[in-house]
Amino acid sequence: MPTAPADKTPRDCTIADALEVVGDRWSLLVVRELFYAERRFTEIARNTGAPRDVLTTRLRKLVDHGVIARKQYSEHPPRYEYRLTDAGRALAPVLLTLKRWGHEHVRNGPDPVLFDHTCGHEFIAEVHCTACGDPLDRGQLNLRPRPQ
Amino acid sequence: MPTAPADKTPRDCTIADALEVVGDRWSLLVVRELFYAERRFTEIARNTGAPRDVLTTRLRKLVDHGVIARKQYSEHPPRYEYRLTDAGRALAPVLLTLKRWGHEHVRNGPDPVLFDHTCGHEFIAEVHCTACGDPLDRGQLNLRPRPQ
DNA sequence: AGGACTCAGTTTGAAATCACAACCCACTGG
DNA sequence: CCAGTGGGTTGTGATTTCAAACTGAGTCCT
Repeated sequence: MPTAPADKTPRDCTIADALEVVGDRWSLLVVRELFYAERRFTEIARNTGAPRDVLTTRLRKLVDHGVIARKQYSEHPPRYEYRLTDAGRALAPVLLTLKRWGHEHVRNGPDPVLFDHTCGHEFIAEVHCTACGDPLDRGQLNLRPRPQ
Repeated sequence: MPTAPADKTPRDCTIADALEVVGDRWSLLVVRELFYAERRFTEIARNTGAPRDVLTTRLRKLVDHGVIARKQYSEHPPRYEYRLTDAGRALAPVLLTLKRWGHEHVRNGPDPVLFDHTCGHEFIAEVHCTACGDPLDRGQLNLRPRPQ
């Protein structure tokens, strides 16, 4: 247990920071759609299932946090599209690890959509240590709370 | 765009399946606490910031989905603790990739908690292709929708 | 024995969010 | 002219969330 704060404030945590941006019910599904190269409001609404008004506020929030960008692609009539920024594309590892976990621990039945890696095989995410390159195995991590 | 359903049903998707289990505001923070080896209701409530009644229903849901297990560890008085199951521990890659994304794209300032790998360095998650072992780079994935 | 305290919740009532449908405006196509 | 599309906005209830108070079994202090 790294830091058990004495008062009642929640733990200071980078994971919580990330979830404040993409931790609601729809945001990661929106990012997924943009990964799938959908760009238009109506398509995103249909494919995620998010209500249109909720989707409007989520898209604005994601724009504000720099995860996606909104661009006008037609002046008459005014039409807009949404695209991932670099920060948004950097969520790929999160989606890919979620996809693997969902496949192995939630879904029964085959994956409806697969990713193919340029190596020629289906891409299945595996997390490695950046420093030594080894894959993560159980019991290999130790917590180090930063002093103060 | 792999499958754009003609009707208004959302896309059939493993990521959505995963998010239905751990995609709400508190579940992944609960899992984080259990990774940090907290086990007791009150500690989880304090460290996540979740209201106690919401936490109660989230814990039940996670138990129902097999992510955590509830065990009585004292009979008099009755006391319970929560622990990760194997399925819950399998969420480590999700938390670690979220942590990295939060650090690089949300938080400004140093990480309050670090993970040390047994190799001796700080553990920073990097996603690799299980098949070929190469790290994921941009533009290396192609979508393959499963027919029907 | 009395009183304070802990843990794991449950209850309460207000506040915020959500879902759903309808509406709007600027076009386009027939 | 009329219907349809894209990208929303508005209005109305239903649902969920929240913070704080309360419970109840049991322990600790004195």
